[in-house]
Amino acid sequence: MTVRTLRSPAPREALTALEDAVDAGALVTIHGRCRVDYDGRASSELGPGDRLVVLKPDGAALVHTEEGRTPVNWQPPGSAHAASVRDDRLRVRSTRESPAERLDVTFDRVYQLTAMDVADDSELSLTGSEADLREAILAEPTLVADWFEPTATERETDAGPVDVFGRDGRGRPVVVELKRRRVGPDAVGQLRRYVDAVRREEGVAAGEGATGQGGDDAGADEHDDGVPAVRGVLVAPSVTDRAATLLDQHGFDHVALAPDAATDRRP
Amino acid sequence: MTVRTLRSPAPREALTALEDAVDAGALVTIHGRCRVDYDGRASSELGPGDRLVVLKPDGAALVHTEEGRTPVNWQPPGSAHAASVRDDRLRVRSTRESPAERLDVTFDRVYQLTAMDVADDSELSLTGSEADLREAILAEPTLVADWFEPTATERETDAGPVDVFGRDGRGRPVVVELKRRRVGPDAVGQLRRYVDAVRREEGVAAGEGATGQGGDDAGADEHDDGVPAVRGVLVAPSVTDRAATLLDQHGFDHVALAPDAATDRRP
DNA sequence: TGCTGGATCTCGCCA
DNA sequence: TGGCGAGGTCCAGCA
Repeated sequence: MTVRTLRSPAPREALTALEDAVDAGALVTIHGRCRVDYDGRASSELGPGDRLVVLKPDGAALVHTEEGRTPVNWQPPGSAHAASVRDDRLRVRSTRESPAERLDVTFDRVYQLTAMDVADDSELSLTGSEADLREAILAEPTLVADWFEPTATERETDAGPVDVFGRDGRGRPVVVELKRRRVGPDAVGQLRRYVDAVRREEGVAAGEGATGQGGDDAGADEHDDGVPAVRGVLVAPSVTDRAATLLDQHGFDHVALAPDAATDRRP
Repeated sequence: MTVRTLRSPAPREALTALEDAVDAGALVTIHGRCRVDYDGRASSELGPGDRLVVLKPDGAALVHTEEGRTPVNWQPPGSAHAASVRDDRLRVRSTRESPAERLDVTFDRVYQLTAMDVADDSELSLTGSEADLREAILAEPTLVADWFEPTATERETDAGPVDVFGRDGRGRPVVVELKRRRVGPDAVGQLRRYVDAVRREEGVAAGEGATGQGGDDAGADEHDDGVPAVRGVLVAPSVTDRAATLLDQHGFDHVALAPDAATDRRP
């Protein structure tokens, strides 16, 4: 492991070190006073200030201020870093194509330039994701309902892939949408698209069986037990009021379940 | 401006410097070999490797590997940083409540510890956002259609706020959803929720006037000119095939318009 | 504080 | 390469 550091380098000195470090595939961090100019999917300008600039060997570039988790400016991985000296100032330019984007960082002063040769073989292991929730449900389908029988994951429909697809005790199709956290209206919209698609597949005309209660379409092609021909289930720890209203309007069920609780309750 | 740097400090030396820097409200960056343990909304573990750790005075903490724009682990602003020495290793712990989250970074080695006192008065100015698209349309409504007359922005409905609301030449309500970039099915779902809400307000039962062409609900309460009683317009540079199909199913219009082009075409 | 939706979202997966 | 949806998304604005 090597860390090379320059303190208050002159622009040309910084330039040489930076170019060497980038060529060597090092992780470069620059503490300095700079301006930032970005043009690409959008355009932005940022006046002078003290910031931390990070250049990664995979092409990512980050400009961090003293605030926020998100960089104030950046360039995604795959970009190309280049440096130059203009008007006695170090300028770092990061560019990419498709989409065409350019990030210019011009330093009034470089306080410190550090290059680290990185060795990192470890990979992140994470639990509590939607995938964990899905595995728990496949291992124990009664977590969704005692009548639920899953038949497929990522089942394709015209509207996209359904998280978990299955049948209820009477053989009706069941569309299950999973969310690892509390959900809002967007998740219900997603479930709705999938249920609509399956209804079309099954030859159920959307809305044709409306029970007439003020725009309620919950009864679309209901069977004699008042349950829609295609059932929609949203599995999430909780839902917002607006999401609950939408679920009700469309006759969908909500099953309150969080990834960690689901994993704990597996047999 | 002050940048203080320690090269290969002993754990206790690093601890003192780190605590002083955090107390002083400095931006701290640590180059080192570390392990990371996270528990909160999810849980994760990361084995040893060389990384860049950033501690911000607003409470944000970032752990960056040599890859990616996104930190491999982090803590959002508002967290509290604390440091200690365990088993002759420097450990940085960042915690927050609501939600309860904890991030532990344990250093096998600290290559370099830097503290920068940051002065930054500049704010980012950005153009090309959805807000810019909205302003351009309000200044020149014919960008949407020659019959469009906007009456409100962020107009509240049961389903949430409509980006731009207005009327067509015949006085029919028009719901306009804006997107700064190419959109998929989710944007159509969003537009659909708003249009449904306005139809309920206007006393139009959803789907009651279905023309019966295979699940098509585009004709919901059509007027004699074949246009729905409440119009939906999606303004975006372009749409995916699936989104186009959904727009067609619901009888919504797509107006191809990008923020920069819209701003350029303003009078 | 919680809800809602935007974002230069990023990122991974898959056709 | 583009479409699609997840994400410990983050973040601002507003009730």
